[in-house]
Amino acid sequence: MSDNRQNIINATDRLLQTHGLARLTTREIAREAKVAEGLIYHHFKDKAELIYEVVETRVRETKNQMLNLPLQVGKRSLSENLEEVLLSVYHAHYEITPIVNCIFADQKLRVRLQEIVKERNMGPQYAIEGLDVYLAAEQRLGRLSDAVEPAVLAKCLWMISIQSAMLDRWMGNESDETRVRRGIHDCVQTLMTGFAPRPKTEEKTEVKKSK
Amino acid sequence: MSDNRQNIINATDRLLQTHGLARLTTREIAREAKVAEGLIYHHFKDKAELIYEVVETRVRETKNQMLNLPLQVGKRSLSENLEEVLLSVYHAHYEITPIVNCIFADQKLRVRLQEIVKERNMGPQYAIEGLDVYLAAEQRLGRLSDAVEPAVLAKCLWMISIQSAMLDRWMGNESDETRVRRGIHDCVQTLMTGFAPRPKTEEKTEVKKSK
Amino acid sequence: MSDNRQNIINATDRLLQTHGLARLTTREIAREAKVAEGLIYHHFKDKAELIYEVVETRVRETKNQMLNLPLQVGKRSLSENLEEVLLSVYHAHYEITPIVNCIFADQKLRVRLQEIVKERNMGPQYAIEGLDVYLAAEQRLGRLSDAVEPAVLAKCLWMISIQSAMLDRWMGNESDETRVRRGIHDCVQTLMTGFAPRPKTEEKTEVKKSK
Amino acid sequence: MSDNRQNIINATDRLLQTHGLARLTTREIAREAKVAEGLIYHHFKDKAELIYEVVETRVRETKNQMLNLPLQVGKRSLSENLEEVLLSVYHAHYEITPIVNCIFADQKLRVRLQEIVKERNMGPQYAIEGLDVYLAAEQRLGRLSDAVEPAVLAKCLWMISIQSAMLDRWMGNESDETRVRRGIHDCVQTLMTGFAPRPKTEEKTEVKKSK
DNA sequence: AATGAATGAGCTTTCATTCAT
DNA sequence: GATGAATGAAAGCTCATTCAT
Repeated sequence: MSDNRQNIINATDRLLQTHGLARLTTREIAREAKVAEGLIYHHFKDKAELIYEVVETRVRETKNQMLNLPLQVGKRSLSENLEEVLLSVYHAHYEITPIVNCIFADQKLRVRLQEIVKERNMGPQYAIEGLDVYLAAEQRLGRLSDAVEPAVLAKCLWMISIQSAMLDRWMGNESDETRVRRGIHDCVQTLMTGFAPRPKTEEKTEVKKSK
Repeated sequence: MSDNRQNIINATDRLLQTHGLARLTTREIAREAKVAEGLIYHHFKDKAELIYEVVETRVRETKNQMLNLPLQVGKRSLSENLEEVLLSVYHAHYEITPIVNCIFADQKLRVRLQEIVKERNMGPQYAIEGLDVYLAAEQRLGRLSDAVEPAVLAKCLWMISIQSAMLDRWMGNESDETRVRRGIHDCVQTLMTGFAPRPKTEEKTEVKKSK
Repeated sequence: MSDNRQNIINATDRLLQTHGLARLTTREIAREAKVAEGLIYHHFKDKAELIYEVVETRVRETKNQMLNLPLQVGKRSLSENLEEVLLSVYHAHYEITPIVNCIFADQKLRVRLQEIVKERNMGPQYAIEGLDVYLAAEQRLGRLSDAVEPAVLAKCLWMISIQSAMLDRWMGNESDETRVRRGIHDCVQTLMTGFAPRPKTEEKTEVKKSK
Repeated sequence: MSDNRQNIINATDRLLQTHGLARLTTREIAREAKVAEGLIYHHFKDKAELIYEVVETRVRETKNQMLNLPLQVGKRSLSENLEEVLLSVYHAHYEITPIVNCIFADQKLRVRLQEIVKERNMGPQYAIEGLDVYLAAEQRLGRLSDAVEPAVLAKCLWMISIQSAMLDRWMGNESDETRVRRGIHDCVQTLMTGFAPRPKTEEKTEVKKSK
């Protein structure tokens, strides 16, 4: 009666989070899911397909989160929105990071999954695009400086969020809500103002836009 | 003659870069180093120790690279210096990324290396610190806005660089010099100016500094 | 409706012909027969029993074919008749050869089937006997040399036919009608005359009959 | 010190003879050879390569036997020589038959081995050719009827020998020396004389040579 | 009668590690 | 120091068989 297919996916996800790919054996998965080892191969062609399914599930959730970003346009302040959005990105990647790292460590698995990702058109761009669209909208509303390229800014912010998540994972830091929120807040505030030297006098700061 | 030890370390490094941890077998290492499989166990207690040695070597090199960053203070323009520094960070981590990913994929290996990294104070902070010191110096010279916290800015820039490197690795992009340089240039220019809405009139933009 | 039993037997036969015993899984059989895997175990005690059923069916058919061989006695020339008969033997065994090989590959299966074959008197003798009876009849009609032992000749001819079939299977040759027919024709003609040195003079060739 | 490579080959040969391919597991091979299972993969790339080696060894022996056939030309009587030769063929194939059958039962293994056999040019023709050459030589000496085609006769005799061996294997008959020798003797004597009807009177037997 | 999810033993293969030389 | 044959534990995967529905 219990949906063992989902059961196995969840068990695999849990094990990837806690023990990494190196210790992810079919035997362990079966034990964690409380099913027979052979059942895995009833539901999935091989271990790689199972792992893909886990990633796909995770990514789908994250993707949906990202696609909802533009809905917030114009509400609240720009930095409030941004911080919320980046926090979302952070959390999504805090979850997904161990799996991504694991896949990257196995050349063979990586190549195979890259193919699947390519054919299903599911790269990491989705997140950046979501941000990009949101920022462009805010720019049209005059809530974002006309001087910035939304695409470049989106990429910077996204990278900071995802790297924060990876760093916390790497350092073994718990994903403490207030600490993370403050970190993101600091980044946003700092970048918002820019770091070009503030003129002591009236003269305007001169910045050439890159081609 | 007996630089077979270094021989093995180099071979392992090469294999980690190209094939990842998953296919890193002692047999493969021995073949790559052109020595007998058993010799590995004369020079290293076990495979983990060998891998640690490889990582340690790499990280030490990268660390030294990072510590020399502040030497450029005051010369040329701020953004020229920053772009050069960030390019260094990018390249260093482009090299080290596959190894870092591999370590992260194996919980057991990761825990062991984390301890070593912690006790020898070899975390990623060193790089940020290098940047931090450099930025603070520039700030004292008045070439960097007083409004920013050097530490926060350093972290942001570092994260962007390292994440770019990882992304290129993940996407299978070659580390093309001009493309990378342009990417970093765009980021620096964008962040330098900030993205707070530009006042159409004279009034100053008001930004509260985070506590 | 419920000729699913025969359905499964036929599917198994087809798979044995094309893929051999090694890849003959119950899952494959079920797919080929378009029934559920479990249904096999409603109709047969186990896989061995199913295989036995397939072999039994095949062998019975072949046996019946062979028993009708002597019907041709006296009509047409001896060699014409023989060639026709041997062609029949060839075709029958071309079909049955893969299955026979498969059985022979599994000692356990072989022993079990040997017993059944023995008790039902279904060995390969029947075919030889059919030939034997036919040859004896021809001998009585004076169309076959008195010097030969029909049983020995029957065995020789039968062996040549069956071995030709096995060889064609082994070599991956299609059972091309004209090629096969010519091969058998050549054999018959050659053996018919014998290979004892032809006396240049009148004296008779002296051949001692074996005890 | 003991040559474990040959050890494993011999063990595999023994198991193929007694239990067939179906029960030929690496575990069993290791136990029979009294070595660890992993050692098999130190000496052979996979199980198929091991099996090929077994066959190759067997075939090499048989091949050498066959190539020595023509040395007997002219010595003793034709039928004595032939019987000896065919006995040799019989014994060689009595040994090799179980393995050949086993290979034939596994489509995948068969295809792979056929490729190897083809590229090394080691088909079963060698045996027929050996016989063919021998018979042609005897024909030139006038010890074999001019009326026969050596190639056809060679094939017939070879097929009878090999099929006798397979039949004895199939029937579970021990390879009893005197019984086998008598069987071959009977065949040779029978075929030597031919089975064309013997003329009661003086008239010559008329046999058309096949085109 | 019919299904197909579920089982678990056992298969081939990999690989870190040991050890006699 | 150096070799590579040998080990054995465990990996991914297959498959005949069972069983609730």
